[in-house]
Amino acid sequence: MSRKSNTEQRRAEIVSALLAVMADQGYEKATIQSIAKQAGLTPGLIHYHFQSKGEILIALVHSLAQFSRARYAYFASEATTPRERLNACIDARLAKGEGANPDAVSAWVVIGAEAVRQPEVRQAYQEAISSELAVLEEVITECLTEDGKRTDNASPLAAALLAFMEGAFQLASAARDIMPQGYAARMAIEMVERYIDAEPEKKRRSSRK
Amino acid sequence: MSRKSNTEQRRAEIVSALLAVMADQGYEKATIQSIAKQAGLTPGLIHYHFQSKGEILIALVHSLAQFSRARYAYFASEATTPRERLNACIDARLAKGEGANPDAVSAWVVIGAEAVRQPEVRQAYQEAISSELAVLEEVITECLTEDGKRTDNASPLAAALLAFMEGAFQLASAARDIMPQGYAARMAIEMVERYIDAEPEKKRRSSRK
Amino acid sequence: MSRKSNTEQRRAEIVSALLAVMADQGYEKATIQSIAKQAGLTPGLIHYHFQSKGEILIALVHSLAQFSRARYAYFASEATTPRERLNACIDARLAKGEGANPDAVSAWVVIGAEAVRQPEVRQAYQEAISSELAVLEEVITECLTEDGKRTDNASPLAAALLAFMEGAFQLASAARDIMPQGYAARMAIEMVERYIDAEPEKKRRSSRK
Amino acid sequence: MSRKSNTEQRRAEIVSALLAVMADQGYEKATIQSIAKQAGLTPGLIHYHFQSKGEILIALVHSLAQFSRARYAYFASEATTPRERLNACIDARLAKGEGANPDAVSAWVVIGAEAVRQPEVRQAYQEAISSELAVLEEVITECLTEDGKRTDNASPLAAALLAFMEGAFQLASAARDIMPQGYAARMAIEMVERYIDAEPEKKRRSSRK
DNA sequence: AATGAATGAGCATTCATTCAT
DNA sequence: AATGAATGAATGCTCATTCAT
Repeated sequence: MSRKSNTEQRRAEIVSALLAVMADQGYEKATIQSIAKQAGLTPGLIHYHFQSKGEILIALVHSLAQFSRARYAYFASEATTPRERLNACIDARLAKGEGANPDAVSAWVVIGAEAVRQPEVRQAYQEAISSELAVLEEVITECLTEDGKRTDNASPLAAALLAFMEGAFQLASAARDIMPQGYAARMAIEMVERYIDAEPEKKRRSSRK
Repeated sequence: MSRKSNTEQRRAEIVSALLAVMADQGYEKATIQSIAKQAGLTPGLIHYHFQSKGEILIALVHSLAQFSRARYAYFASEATTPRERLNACIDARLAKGEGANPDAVSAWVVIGAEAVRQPEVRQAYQEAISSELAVLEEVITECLTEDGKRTDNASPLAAALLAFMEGAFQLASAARDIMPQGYAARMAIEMVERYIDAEPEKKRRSSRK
Repeated sequence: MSRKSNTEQRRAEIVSALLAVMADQGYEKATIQSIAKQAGLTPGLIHYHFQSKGEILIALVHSLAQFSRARYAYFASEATTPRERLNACIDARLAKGEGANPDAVSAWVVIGAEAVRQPEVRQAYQEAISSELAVLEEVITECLTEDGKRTDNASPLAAALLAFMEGAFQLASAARDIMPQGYAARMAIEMVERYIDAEPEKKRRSSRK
Repeated sequence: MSRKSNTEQRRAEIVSALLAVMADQGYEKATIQSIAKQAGLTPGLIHYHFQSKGEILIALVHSLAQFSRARYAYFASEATTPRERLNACIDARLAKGEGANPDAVSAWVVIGAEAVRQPEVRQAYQEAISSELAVLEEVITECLTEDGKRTDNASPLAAALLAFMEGAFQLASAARDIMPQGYAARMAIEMVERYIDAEPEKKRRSSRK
């Protein structure tokens, strides 16, 4: 019956505050002060729950990766065919105005840039990317297999689809106004489908005549 | 009498130094000190040639955009068919290890993140993106026309190709190790070609008679 | 739990330190470093309690204006006649070596010069001047009324007396050595008195009958 | 027939430029750059003609003192009586909107504040003040003598008049809007005249009867 | 005489982090 | 758990002055 620690909730609040602040200020300009203000906390308390600012950022990367997986799971929950799961993959990330949560998208773009220079961020970022790649490759492989196609290109195709989505996030955050409306989800689906359609048939094991 | 101005050269040196420093430190960590050191100049001199750090960044955005156009022009100089020009477009950006100049690619990723929050950077970034989009759309339209296809989707296809390339830059900078080798240029070409191949024929104005 | 705020005291200390430093260094040379040193604080702490150096200056203007009012109130506390109050007005500002606190006088002169170019300082300065003018005009009007004189010139006379005092501050700060000893308070009193004495009688409402 | 040195003219131009810039920027903000720009010269040339920025300021003090004397001489040129000369003294400084040249007045106020802390400026300032005092004392003595008054108070009266004028400059520069219109010249004259009128008669050397 | 690039010291300000309460 | 004052290093930027041309 001891008083419950509220550490987990506080940490979540702080991570969420970083997301919000970072989305329109970037990482360096997201000061502990501004994060604290956003979270309705005091600067000292931030460092009570996190050792450093960098640690909050790492937590945010994991949080966003987790969120992305959850969102896919939700979208895929009613999918029964490989194609439906592929659609779920893409819609989970790109549907509804190129990403349902603009703040999360912008923050992800900022994280991508931080990953360029901060090894620890890069590692967390790469874990997230790996996870996404694995999901995409699996779904794409299923689609290819279902159509009786070769699966040699599943991996590069997954990579290409992921690159497309990352780029769409970037452009949605920094150049939304000049991009065609709603191109992202539609083109992602169509490009992958047409790519798969044009793939050669899988070689039969028994080529007897 | 009057001394010859070396401002243009100095500015180019400084912009180049920012590119180098920013590629592995990000924008905020690219201090005037570090830029000066990289360029072999003194901090005071940086501000003699540029009013602010932000102004150097804007100059870098323009410089990279200019460089991209020049690189495409070079690649396209021997292209005679629409398909060759499309290849030139993609190779100019993605060939040879996902972009010939890793520093420029990383810097571009960082610029993309800065464009999220700095209006002036965003404007310069959008100008560059617009220019790229225009080139891609033109080349894609040529390809479609040559094949007798409808051109309705030229714009979203250009947008999709650009998103792909931006995302490939991002992943090349922050997750090179976990991406399939050489997927980018090859997949870009193939996806666009297969998309075009699957496009419906252009409606004939007068089909019978 | 929560710590007690010492902000008000710290702010007062900082303002007081600015007064001291500014009195012999001017405003621009009163660096945050020197203010901090004078106050026995660190530069960072200065900016914890004040947003900017300019904000300290504004606080100082208000502080000096407040001090002037308090000093007059103290001098006037024993005054019962209009003349005594007039004397209190003048002595509060000019008695004892042209102002009891040389630092405050010098700082006020420096503030006057800053008010020429800094709009925010000018506003605070003008508020202080307005307040002084109002007090002087009221006291002078009382003196005139008591003597049965016209009060038309109360306002310009108050302005003249204030100009005299401001000028006396200036000269006491920058040319004390070459000014006659103790001229200021004595001459201020005498000039105002002789001016009032020479004013025409108030017009009687109904003079005859 | 050697080429004439244009040093004197250049120096005058530079001093004049400092006056203009200082009038609305103060002394510290009047950078060599801004002075050069105002004068249509280059920064390097400023230091060819003056050893330091401080030297320009000293030259300006002398220039303004000289100007004041010249202006008085001009106003007094047609004065034949002591009273007319007194009027000339006052009008030369305060007539026409409290000083004919607002820039010069503001610059003088700024100089007064600099004199508080810079010994060299203080010396030049005190020379100018001494000179003014001497002129005023002489004219006032003449007026007193003409009226057969004692001249004991000529010195403090001159000091008081000077203080008034300095204060009027200060208030004209920083608080013009809240001061009564045209009070300065009129009140200066009236106060001095009434003061003189109320002075006691000079003691007769031969008091015989 | 004149130019304008170059220097270097100094400034206000920011901010992650620490710590007494 | 929580507060908010305090620190100190770092940053962008300014500017008088110097100097090669």
